[in-house]
Amino acid sequence: MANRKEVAKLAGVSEATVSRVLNGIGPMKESTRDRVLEAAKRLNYELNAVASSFARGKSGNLGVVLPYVPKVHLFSTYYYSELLSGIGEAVRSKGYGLLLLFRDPASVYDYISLYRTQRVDACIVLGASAVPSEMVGINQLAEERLPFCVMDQRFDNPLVSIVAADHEQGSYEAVKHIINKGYRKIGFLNGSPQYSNSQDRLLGYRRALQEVGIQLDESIRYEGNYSRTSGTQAASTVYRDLNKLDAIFVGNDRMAIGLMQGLRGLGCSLPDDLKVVAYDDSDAASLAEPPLTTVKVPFFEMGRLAAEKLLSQLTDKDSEVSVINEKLQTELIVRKSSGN
Amino acid sequence: MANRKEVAKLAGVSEATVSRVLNGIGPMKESTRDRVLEAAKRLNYELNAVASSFARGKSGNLGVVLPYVPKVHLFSTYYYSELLSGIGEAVRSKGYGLLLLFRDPASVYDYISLYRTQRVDACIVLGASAVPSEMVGINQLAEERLPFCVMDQRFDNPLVSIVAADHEQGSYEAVKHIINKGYRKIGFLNGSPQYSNSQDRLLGYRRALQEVGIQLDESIRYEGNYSRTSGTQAASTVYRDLNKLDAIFVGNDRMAIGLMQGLRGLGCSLPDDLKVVAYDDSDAASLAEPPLTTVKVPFFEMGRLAAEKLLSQLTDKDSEVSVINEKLQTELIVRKSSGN
DNA sequence: TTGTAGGCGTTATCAG
DNA sequence: CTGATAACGCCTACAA
Repeated sequence: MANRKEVAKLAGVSEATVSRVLNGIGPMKESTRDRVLEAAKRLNYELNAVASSFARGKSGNLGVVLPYVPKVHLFSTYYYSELLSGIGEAVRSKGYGLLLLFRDPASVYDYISLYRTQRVDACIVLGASAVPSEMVGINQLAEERLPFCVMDQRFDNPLVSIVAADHEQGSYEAVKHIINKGYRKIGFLNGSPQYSNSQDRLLGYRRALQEVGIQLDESIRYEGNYSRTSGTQAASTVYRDLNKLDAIFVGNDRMAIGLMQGLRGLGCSLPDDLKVVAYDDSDAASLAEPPLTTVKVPFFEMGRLAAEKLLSQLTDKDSEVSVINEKLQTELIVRKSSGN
Repeated sequence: MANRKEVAKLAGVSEATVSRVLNGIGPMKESTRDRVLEAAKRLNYELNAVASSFARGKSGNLGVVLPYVPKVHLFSTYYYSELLSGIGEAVRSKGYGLLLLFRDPASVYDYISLYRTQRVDACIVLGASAVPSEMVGINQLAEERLPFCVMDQRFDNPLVSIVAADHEQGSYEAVKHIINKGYRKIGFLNGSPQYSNSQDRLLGYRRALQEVGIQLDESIRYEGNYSRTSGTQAASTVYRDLNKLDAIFVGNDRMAIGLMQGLRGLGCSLPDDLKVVAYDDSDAASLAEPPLTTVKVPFFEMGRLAAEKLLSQLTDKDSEVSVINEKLQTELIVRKSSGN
């Protein structure tokens, strides 16, 4: 592999000039630039990214940290897939690298080390939740004022940057939709409470009911963990409570699909016996039988926005490392599962 | 950020010793090692990955190159999700970094540049197909004898490393399954022909039919592009040919689902009017109505295997950069769509 | 078992 | 506009 010195010699300039040309820095005579570029092409020379990073003291990478659980193929979920695509879009357009990192959700992840070892210049944390081990890691990051952003998960710490969707409002609208169709007995199958968005969904659910004076009924609140299996497992309980239910709001599409499959297995006819409104508008939503009325979340946009904000902070000289706090809107997609 | 020099001073050793301790290289007195580790901890020191890479002349990254098409969120497909998860598993266990790279399928991607700029030490190419622009890129890579591997796509060039699944056999078994149920009029909705696995499916389809003496009928061969939409579009044609069909073999789950939705929209009752066997066993397969009989492909394993093989070549001193050529087996998963 | 010292390919600062 | 020349932090023979 040719290096800068050889190019300089061939072009008859100094090494510094070669660097200037290839980095497009400073004013330079057209003729010398052409000579350098030509020499570089002849020698098949390109800047060595590692050496550049080293000299600059920056890796040029945006880290994307995601929970890793053996046997659970997380990418397969719509949530991660879309977020990652959005981040990829931003990273690509800004000329950064996208480094994928896996963490064990059960232990404290040493985010700081990523920066100390200079593997990343900034990072985005996906799938974080409010369990103690994770909070420790995130808070450390915040205290150090390092450039990072958590996706769709609130933390008490005001120093924690976040890009999220407005799940309180999204849930409110979902439940309101059912109410507007004339149903009053509305259950709720929520996901794991350690996710702030689960809590937000509960708030939205409550607000919608209270607004029209429907008494909250704790006995028709169910809990799963956002997996399809957990939805299926909830089916028997929901089936038992069917006389108390006109409809049910479910925290995500996967659980809703599992629930519907379970109920159908128990002899239910959907949506006749129970109206269902889900959440995410993943690919599976329109595949489901009946197709799901669901809340569309702009995951792709969220990922892109987070990445763009972070990388801007890194690039712009003026912009300080300030806390990011964005909340995007959701949209209700009406299909058959909520009745016609 | 503390650096090696400070640690060396605090520990009262030379910088070289600090490196040795942190890299676990060579014999050393326990006491000096302890002293160094203690000093490192006190100063919050960790090896600078960029500097290490620079000194070693290697990035320590495995690149994963995938096609990038604006507005098409590729990760959302089961295929990419699983492969990436598998690769992640291997990379993680080998201590490498996983760099995600996006290429424009329409133009020649300069893989060589990835190595020249030292952004990656090896790479895995996902979603490649036999269109001229892509072949040029892949062949360049091969000529240079660079460590890389193409996923699930054959090229004529014997220097191209590949990890694939045996789609010829998978398809054979799928079609055989239908035949064994007593059906003879078996159509085939295949995906785009520029993928070698499409060709392989056709081979398997033919072999199964020929083996039992069923005449090949070109008029019941259909083509889509592996998208759900293309399956839906094929529905009208298939519907028209329904009298010529007992069953249909479909190149992937997404097309099969689109096809079934389209047929149902035209008034078909499935699987009564048409038996369907699909391919991939993606998440959607069991969600479909009726649930899909489909060929399970070990994408996760394929990704892991490719990454492990490549990284081993990089690590092991003895193993030369040799051509990888692996073919994993598929498995038929029987559900309702093929009848009972 | 440990220290010494050269080198890795840039960037960036300072002259000129 | 261009050339010299220190860093940058670590790895690795080679020497001791």
